[in-house]
Amino acid sequence: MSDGNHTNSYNPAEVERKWQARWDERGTNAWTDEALRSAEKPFYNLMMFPYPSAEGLHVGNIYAFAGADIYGRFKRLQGYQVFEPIGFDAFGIHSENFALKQGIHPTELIPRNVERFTRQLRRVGLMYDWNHTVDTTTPDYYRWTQWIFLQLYKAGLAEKKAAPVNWCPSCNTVLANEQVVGGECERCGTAVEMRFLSQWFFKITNYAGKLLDNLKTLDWSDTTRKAQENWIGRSEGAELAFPIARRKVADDRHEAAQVEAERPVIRVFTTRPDTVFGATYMVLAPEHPLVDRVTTPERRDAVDAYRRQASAQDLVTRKKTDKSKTGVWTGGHAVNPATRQEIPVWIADYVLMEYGTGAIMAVPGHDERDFEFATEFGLPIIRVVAGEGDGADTPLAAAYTGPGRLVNSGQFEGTDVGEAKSAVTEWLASMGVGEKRINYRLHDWTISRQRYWGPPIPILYCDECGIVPVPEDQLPVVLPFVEDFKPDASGISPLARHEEWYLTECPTCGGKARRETDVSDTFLDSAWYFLRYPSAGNEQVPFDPAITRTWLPVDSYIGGNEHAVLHLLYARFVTMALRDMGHVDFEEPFTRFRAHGLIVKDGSKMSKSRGNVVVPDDYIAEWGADTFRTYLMFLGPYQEGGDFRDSGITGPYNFLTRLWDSALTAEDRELDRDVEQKLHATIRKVTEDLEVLSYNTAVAAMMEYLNVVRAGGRTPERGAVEPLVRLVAPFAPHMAEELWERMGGEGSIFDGASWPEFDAAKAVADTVEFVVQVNGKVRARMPMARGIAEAQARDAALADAHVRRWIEDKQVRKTVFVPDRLVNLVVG
RNA sequence: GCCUGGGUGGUGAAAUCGGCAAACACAGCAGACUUAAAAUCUGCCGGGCUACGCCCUUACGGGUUCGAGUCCCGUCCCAGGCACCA
Repeated sequence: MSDGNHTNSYNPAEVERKWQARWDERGTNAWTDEALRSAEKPFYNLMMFPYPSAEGLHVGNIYAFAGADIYGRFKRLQGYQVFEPIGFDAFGIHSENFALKQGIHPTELIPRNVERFTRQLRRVGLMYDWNHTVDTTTPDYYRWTQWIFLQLYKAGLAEKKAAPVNWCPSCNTVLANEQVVGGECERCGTAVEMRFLSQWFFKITNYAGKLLDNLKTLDWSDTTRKAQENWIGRSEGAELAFPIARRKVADDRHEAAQVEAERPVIRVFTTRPDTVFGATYMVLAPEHPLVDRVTTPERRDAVDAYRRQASAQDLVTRKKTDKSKTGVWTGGHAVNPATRQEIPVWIADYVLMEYGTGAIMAVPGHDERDFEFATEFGLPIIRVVAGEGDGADTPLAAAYTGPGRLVNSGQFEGTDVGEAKSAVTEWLASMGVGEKRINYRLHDWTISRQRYWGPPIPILYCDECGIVPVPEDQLPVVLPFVEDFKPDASGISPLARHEEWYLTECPTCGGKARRETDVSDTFLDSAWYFLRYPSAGNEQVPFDPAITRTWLPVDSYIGGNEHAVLHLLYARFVTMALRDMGHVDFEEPFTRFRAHGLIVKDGSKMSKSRGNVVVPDDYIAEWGADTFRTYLMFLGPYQEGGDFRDSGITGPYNFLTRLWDSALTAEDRELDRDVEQKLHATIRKVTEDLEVLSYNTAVAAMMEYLNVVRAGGRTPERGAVEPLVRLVAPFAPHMAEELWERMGGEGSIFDGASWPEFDAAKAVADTVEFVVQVNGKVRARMPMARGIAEAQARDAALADAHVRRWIEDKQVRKTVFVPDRLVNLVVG
């Protein structure tokens, strides 16, 4: 069994066990605080921390982490001092629901999951600094999450207000939009309603402009930038004022104008102020505060009925676009400021309170939704834009939204719509009934969760003093252990059932106070964790100023695009707010962000319910972490992901095994010229590919190189294999360490070795294969000296018998020459 | 409906400042070694034909160009995201 060959054949399990133990013993990847402070070439390599699910690490996690780890190891070999931390995003409804289902308390479940994750992560050979981990559920972390809440509160960026939420009347609880399926509660199937609840909000909209503008300056994946751009949703237009008309229609225009000034106005936002002459009615959201003012006594019952019906709908169904338009007339009118005509005011649920002003001027001639509504209820449709070939009276069979010139529009008759936008706005502004306006679809961030498993919001309510923030020196507000953490019939946080916890003393007046019983959104935990990592363990401050100056912003951040908007936007917002308060000196947290692709199985996302989760442990046990990492990266473009299958894993395994054998059998001798050339070309290719995360082609290049090194069963040169060991190190760190050691290297390859350099002159061959085309078709291939001039190349091509056959006696009218590539002879 | 990506052999894919389509692998086939199998090694591996050569081929239809997988116009399909945002 254990013969003399034992140590010479590749045994991944043995090699990997050895090096994982060594890394821990020697602290190869761990930082001390002093070292963090004095780093000279710091590189902060960040990856999105996982939610430690009970199922353990799945292939998708490993794909994400390995790809980020490879980049970090590459940077380290290039001489950077790389800080690569990991942590656990363990608070939140996901963990809580799972705990509920299992009947295990999260305080018991989460540490168990974290422990399992840690064990699995160590097995993958990731370069983590285990001295600087973060677990969002520990008081020494969420103490500072609460601190962040207080800073935002102090800066006026946190406020409490009523907001619509999905409400299940059977479970008596609030549901996230994702938990509403087809208008019904995902758990019990009851129709979901919309309710207004008082909640804490962060005013992220204050930063909408900066969040959008800064995107241009960031080195981020285009897809991610675009997603944020759409999410923020900037619209340029105007806000216009439509005064509510008196109950009795006034025939004296002059008198009407005087009274208008005292009457309430309906403000609307529009991106088409140019079409104001075509506004034939108005629509308010059913929840609009002016509804009561405009509604006439005769219409009161109808309006109330409609409002009840609208509020009984859940948010998801209400926003469905494919249902037909509904609404009722309030009985009231408003005055179109452009035409001075009175137009009816309706309420309808297609107008949303949360966007713009919650009211619109309806221009059925030139807006598809308004057209549909006007057709349904017989409201007048007027053409105010004429497209190509249209006259002022050309009937409208549908809303016309294309280009054209204004018609039926008073003094703006004939103006081009593009120009009319500002012209009409200026005219209305001069009369005090309009102004330019930029609107964002970004909403303020609801931070309150009526649940148990999160950091308590550090706020007190005092009968005397009102809202009182918990003094910073009283943090953390510890989440109490509560046996029954299930949300109950009251629909408010389970913490609200515990008087002994929430009844307290007001720090300002000493009187009776009540704690906020909601906890904060998990996304707040993850909105600042990257600031904590380098200062993890510090009990004095959330992030050490000197360390933060050295290490932040993050140099490279890699993660899934499912967080393109929420997490990445929240992290940017929190960073901007902290900057404006002077806590950090940078505005953007992540200098470079790359989204990795998603690994799916049989065409769909891996999930427990589908039963298609691929567990990596077995693959690692069978093939080793090095092979598994390399295989995952070889699967396809890292930024595209793909369908997981294991059919090709022998490819990378064979490659690594052959590299192992080559390293152990290599002999000292001069490099062959063609091997040398291929070596330099490979170093160049791999270096360039790793920089842009093109891992699959980097692996292919190394395979190709090894094929050359071993071509025809030749014994490889030591100088040919040794640089390949360094190139492969980011992918297969354990094997690289072992071979580095066996080839006489000192310590860890990641400290002792440097990334191989290439010589551009040596990377190219002396002869190149030229392609000879006749009229653009390939007719011959012939070797020629590198750098050959056009005339010589053409002569050589013309001397070829086969080429001559295609030319015969025809004239060569033109020669196209691409240096070191091809000659194209155009005959005819 | 809108916004992103994407559509290339049996499979994963490679090649986009326009210049040899299918690198690198997997699977398959044939051979060597073996009593046999596994492992390993070697060769073949898009389609067609009148076959040492030629024609066709990158979802489909046009166009620009000496030359198009790559650029332009139009169409279809797939995946993901957003969606009554005024």
